[in-house]
Amino acid sequence: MTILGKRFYEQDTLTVAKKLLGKIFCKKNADGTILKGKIVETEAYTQEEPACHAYRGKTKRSETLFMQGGTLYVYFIYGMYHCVNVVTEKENYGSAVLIRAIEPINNNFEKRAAAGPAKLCKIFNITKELNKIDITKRNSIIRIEDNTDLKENEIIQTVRIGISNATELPWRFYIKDNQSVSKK
DNA sequence: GCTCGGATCTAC
DNA sequence: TAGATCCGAGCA
Repeated sequence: MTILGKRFYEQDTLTVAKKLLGKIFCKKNADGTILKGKIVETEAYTQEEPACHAYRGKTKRSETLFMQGGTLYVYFIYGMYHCVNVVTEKENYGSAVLIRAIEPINNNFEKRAAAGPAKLCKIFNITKELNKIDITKRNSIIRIEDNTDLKENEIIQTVRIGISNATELPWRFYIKDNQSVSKK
């Protein structure tokens, strides 16, 4: 199984967001077991629009977004939740893809238990300690395995959720008729 | 320094 | 539809 590398993440953010659908998200736990799931929903964020944490330039929080493609960006929100992103494009360009929902493989976790950005962080036990790790390395705690691209007619493209700026941009992607997306 | 709102989720 | 809960970013 091929692990997605720098070349993949360095592509245009919208391309990465779309192509991540159907790919296999993998997390190595402390006990050596590996938890996997299929990515079924994503959102793109770039420094050129105000919903992105990189919009106002580099800060202590947003600096991760300016790192090289294939870096993990984890942030804490609403006083109790975490969200995971994968940094895209070239170093010093602030952009990433938010992973919004993951589907279980072989019923390895409850259906819809990872149907939402904070829920999947809970299931995969992702916290700020994993912020800035390089996920293109074979021994990385988090990796994403390649999988065949979906057909255009299997993908729904629409507006992003839960933001108050740039709400008109259709930068959310999810797999059509999927039972594990956060919202239709 | 201090305040405000947030890429959410669950339950009332 | 509101409340939990806290930290970063901008200064309301």
